[in-house]
Amino acid sequence: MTELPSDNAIDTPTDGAEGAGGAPERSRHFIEQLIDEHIAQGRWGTAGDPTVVKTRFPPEPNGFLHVGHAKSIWLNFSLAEQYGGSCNLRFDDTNPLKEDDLFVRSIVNDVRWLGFRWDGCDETGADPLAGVKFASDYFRRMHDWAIELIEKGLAYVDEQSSEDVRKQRGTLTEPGQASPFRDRKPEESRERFEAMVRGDVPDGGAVLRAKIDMASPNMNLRDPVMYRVLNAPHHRTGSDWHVYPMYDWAHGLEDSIEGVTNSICTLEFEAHRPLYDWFIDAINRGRSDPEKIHHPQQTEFARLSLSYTHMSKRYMRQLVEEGRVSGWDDPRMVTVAGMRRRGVTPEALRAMCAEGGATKFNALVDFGRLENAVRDDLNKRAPRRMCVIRPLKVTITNWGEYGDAGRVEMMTAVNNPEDEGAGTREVPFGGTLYIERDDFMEDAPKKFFRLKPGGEVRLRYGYWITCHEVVKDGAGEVVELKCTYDPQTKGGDAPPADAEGNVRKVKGTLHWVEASTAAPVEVRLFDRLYTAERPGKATGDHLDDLNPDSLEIVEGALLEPNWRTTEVERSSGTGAFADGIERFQFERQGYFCVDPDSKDGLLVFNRTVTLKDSWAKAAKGEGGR
RNA sequence: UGGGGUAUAGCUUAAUGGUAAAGCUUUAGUUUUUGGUACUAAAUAAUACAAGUUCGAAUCUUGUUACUCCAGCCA
Repeated sequence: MTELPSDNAIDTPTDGAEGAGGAPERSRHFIEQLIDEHIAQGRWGTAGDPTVVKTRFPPEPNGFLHVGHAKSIWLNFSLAEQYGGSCNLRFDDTNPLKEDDLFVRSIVNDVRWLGFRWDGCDETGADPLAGVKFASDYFRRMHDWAIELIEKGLAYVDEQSSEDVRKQRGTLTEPGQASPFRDRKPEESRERFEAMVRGDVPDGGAVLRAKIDMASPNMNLRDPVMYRVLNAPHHRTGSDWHVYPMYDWAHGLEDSIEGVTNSICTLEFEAHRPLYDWFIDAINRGRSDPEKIHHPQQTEFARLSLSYTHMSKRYMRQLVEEGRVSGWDDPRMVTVAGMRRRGVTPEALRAMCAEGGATKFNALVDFGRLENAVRDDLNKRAPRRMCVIRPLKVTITNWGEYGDAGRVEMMTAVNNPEDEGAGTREVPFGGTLYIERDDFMEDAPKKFFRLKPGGEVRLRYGYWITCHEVVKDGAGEVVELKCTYDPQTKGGDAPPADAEGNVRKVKGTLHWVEASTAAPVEVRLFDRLYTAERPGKATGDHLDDLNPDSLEIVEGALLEPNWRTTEVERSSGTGAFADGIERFQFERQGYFCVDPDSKDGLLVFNRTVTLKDSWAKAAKGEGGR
């Protein structure tokens, strides 16, 4: 399984730790409490000192970022921000065989999109790599320290095959055995190591190992490999090196070099901590205090797991390679790229991360939390529009009685009820309309508030209409509704009271579009990729739990004209998305965004998430009715 | 079966020897031109188990159980 580095940090000022009055609004998670202690002790400096918290997000550039990484990113960056420190973005590029420059670009882009700025980052984004650190920048220093360890008799070159090394490692219950090369002279190891570095040793011909304890109950301490021979070019250092450091040797040193105070990582590295401590201590052995290198404090937290998804790189790759999804940025994928294309906002992602905080408990967070976070954010900021996804024709039979039968009247619609400043827009209404197929039932249950034969509903911002006739095709399918409208209900307002003072009421309000002006669009409706909370748990194969209905493409949807986000909306904050993605709430249906597949002739909208739908829930409870 | 880690309500998280709390979920209601949002209320429900220390234990100790990570020249 691939790694998942540490993660995120705090976050928005609104959920910050303390108000001016002093009382904390939220409890502090264990890493914050730990840092509080460090500050109280003056461990890395005094409060307010920028060195007091230094973190880093250390991905390997060998794949795409996903929600799990987002959590790590949030943790690291928010901690730095909260304490006035800083956070590095550093690539752990110690394995040239698996890494690629392509991934560093996408990762840099994703971190920026999430809204975080690393130490030395170019605010404008003109130089995307500004301030970005690479483990490979430190290869020379690591090499020199390795030589030191060899000379101190703390490391040796082992020239056995990897199979022999594995056999000697022992098992979980049996100690390992010493390599025949373990006690060779430092000069000899040094000579062999230099040969490895020069490229005089074939791949797999030798490794440099730390001399620790072959009998340790902690497998990581049984003389771990520090360097292996890889006669391969590196995406940054070219052919400079023929040996590359192992993660365990390199990682702690990178943190040390960068002055990282809190090396935040996931739980599985807990058993590696003694090794990282050993390496630093080994380098510092025999050095005077001022010569000693910095010793970071590693702290482990539980990675984020979301139900109905899987964070495994292997599984994701399989989905992509087998064509189960359209790519790494398929909107159903929980990659950062996928979620972005789905329409998820970085603000929602950050809010979800902050909600859970940091713990050591391996929790399974409900996928609904992500959906809630998205609804929460988009409810406040998404401009409203009307889009009929599965159209049913409605003819207003008395439209001609109150004016030209071919006329179109402009109705005023509110752009965002949560944001008065977002203003209004004009939506055309006419004698031929479309409503949602699901909003009509010929044989409706009592609690169905929408349109039924003889029933009256409000068309939002339009008029009230009453259904008088249902037109069916040869197959018995409803193809058209003949309705009348009440000209006294313009804008959707209730008609004046009658002579006795009774006001007519209507329970249902529907969205609609006018036939001659509506824009045909393609709508992609996404559902969860898997049907099981823990995909693959039951059968061992995640493909068994794939949701066959995770994508539905609807081609004949109809969107109101002039749907583009307006300047008035943007300046009020509604529809002002920093990433430039156009997002909307299609009234009564959900949040949608424009997909990059859109062309001039064909607009494509992705459904990010539905609105909560208590009717659907109730109807389902009644067995489909 | 060696070592490390974790365990509080359906889910996620608080409580740091002194009344087990909150959010989400659920249910009911109010408002509403989105069966959305907001607001109100209710509900039920938890310290994995067992001992010990203590006036008092979710918290400290010991044991047990369950889950999880570790035997790459991956990260």
